Amino acid sequence: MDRSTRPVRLADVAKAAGVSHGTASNVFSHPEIVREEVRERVKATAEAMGYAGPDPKGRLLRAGKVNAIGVATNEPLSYFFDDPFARVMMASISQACDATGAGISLVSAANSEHLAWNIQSALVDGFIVFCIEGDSRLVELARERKLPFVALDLDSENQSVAAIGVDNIAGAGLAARHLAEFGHRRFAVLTLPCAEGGFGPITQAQAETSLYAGTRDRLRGYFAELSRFDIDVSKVPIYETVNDQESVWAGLDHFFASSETPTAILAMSDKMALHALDWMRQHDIAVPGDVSVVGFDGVPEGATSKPPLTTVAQPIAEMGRRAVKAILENEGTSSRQLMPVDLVVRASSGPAPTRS
Amino acid sequence: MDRSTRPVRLADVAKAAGVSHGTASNVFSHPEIVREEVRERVKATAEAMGYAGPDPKGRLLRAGKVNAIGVATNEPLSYFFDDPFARVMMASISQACDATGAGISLVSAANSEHLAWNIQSALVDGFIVFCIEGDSRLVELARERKLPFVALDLDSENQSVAAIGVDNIAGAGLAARHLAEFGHRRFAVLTLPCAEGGFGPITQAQAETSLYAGTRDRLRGYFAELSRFDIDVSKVPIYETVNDQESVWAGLDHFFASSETPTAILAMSDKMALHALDWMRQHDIAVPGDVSVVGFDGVPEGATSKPPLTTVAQPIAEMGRRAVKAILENEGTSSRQLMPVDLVVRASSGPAPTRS
DNA sequence: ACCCATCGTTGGATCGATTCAAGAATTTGC
DNA sequence: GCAAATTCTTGAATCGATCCAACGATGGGT
Repeated sequence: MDRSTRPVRLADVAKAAGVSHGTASNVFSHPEIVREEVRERVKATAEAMGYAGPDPKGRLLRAGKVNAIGVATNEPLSYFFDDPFARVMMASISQACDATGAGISLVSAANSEHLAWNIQSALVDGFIVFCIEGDSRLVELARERKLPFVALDLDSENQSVAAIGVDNIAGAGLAARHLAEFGHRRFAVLTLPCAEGGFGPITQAQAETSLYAGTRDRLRGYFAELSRFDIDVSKVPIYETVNDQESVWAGLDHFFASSETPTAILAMSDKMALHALDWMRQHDIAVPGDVSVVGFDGVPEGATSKPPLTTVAQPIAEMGRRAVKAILENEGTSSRQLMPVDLVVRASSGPAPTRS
Repeated sequence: MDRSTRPVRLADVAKAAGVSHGTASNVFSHPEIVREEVRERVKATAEAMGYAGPDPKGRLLRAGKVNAIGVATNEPLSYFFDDPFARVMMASISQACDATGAGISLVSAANSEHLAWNIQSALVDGFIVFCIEGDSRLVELARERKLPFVALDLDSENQSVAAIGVDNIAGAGLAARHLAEFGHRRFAVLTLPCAEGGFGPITQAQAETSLYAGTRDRLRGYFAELSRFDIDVSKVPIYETVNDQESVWAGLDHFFASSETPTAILAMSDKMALHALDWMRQHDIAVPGDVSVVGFDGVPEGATSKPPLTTVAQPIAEMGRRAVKAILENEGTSSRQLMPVDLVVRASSGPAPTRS
């Protein structure tokens, strides 16, 4: 109907109803202090004029609090709904938000120029930053907003930013020890990204220079433990993936093309491990009969996969809860929290096959 | 460091740098029109004072556009990350948002009082409303904001609101016909919620008075088609669920406790159908040998379940894309769009067993 | 009849930025 | 050397609400 005409403002309603804007405001925000007769008149006028209620844009400026927390990532937005780890984390974050009535704003952008703008103009009270691929630019941007923020899974060396992470070295150690104790001696490692972009086989030295400390620490954890079992880690093949099916399968093609095929696969995420299980099934390799696979994260899909996945479980729910708490309560925790991890033994790992 | 002191404002920076706030504003928003020398001085001052950049709260009021679309639901926020249908829909919505650089705000609340407030104060340019449980109060609230909005899957009778939905009657008909043509004659129906709260066996008459037209239409679609095969639909047991495992399993317990056990299950969502498959496996009932199951939605999990699920697929990705487009482009589409559905035949349906 | 509470209402100040017409400073043209 | 063109800068107005100190009515008590 009344298109092209700009929306009705509270002041318009006030004028039409013959009261001051102060009183009109009270009708909506503190109805109990306005005399009933006036209240009804103003409400009726508002209704008649098609007033949409106090505009949050205006309210916001005065109130100062948005009542929403931002969750930011470098990945496309759909990462939050596609990636198993992100999904579980988001579910726990959203439960915590529900409990306090806070909303969630998803912030991201395909290209990094958009990213900057999106972070700078996000209407939120604080940020939870997903640093799965550890780009420090994202952290930098979020920090410049000078709002409370927490990084999840951040490079463990940047001690100055608030972060909630897990003990990657210890966790990786648990996985490696578990397999070594089963008698495995021929290992192969599927890593998370080390550098921008590509994937392919890399050397230990290359992995050590990884941009992402999470990747680096997990590798160190694996190798430290394997060394303890007198395994020559310099011979363990490492394949860098981008945490998707294509690169994982390429990695396995690579491992199993060599003459000394591995009997144990260490995967740095459950997502990779689950893709690996698919690959094994397609290639008629028995798990854990021929090859054992251990993941990392502890996503629920691992419990129902074929076979169920042995993995290093992060306390994802607890991490999400703490992140939200940190944003909502604090005004700038700068501490780092390292959460413990748990080895969850299921059916994807077993004794090493007797050498044939 | 400088805690307890309120944040630096643009005006503070301007004063400190000895320029007007107008110029200071230009330094950040239109750097190219400010002389370089001045620009650098202001930037340096801002940096030194710990200015966090123009506060979006202020900018917003003037600009008018938030650049984010709100997605609202009655369910808890974690619904977006837990429910398979919602996940796929959100993934496609987020892709569309990514493409235009818009953000996503998730709006919800446990109790309905919070819901009202959250909708009223959400900082968004428009709403996409998930009406899975078709509560019209949610639609009402969203509409009162007088922002562009689109309902997904809304009751098909409320012609006045913009909505994107599927042809539930035709879709349900496809599922029913598929099973009837396989020779099935003993059917049972698992419905989505019909009323607030509970679950349990209901009559056709009760289902007809369902609060939710989606539920009603699917049932009508089933029954219309079954009648065409001379099946006495008044004898077909109907069990109302709340779309979770517990209620689905209770429904199956109920169906299979009777003397005339069904050979074909019509489930109004894939989620229910997948829970049904689990139940069958646990009770050693062969699918599709003893019982056939057909779902509704077409979520990806159906393709990899055991056995893969025959279902009525909605064009979820396309629906998400259109919803976003409607919000971002239009200033109030009030048309309804009915999308076509597709029967996807997989291995959970087969010929009716010969009567034993 | 007067004073004091109480209750409602008013209008101005404020939140933090952007925008724009007008003016000042500088450069260019003739 | 003066007018015109150009480039920056300024300060006021605006966006849409909330908050608060002050003020004007009422009603009750003595």
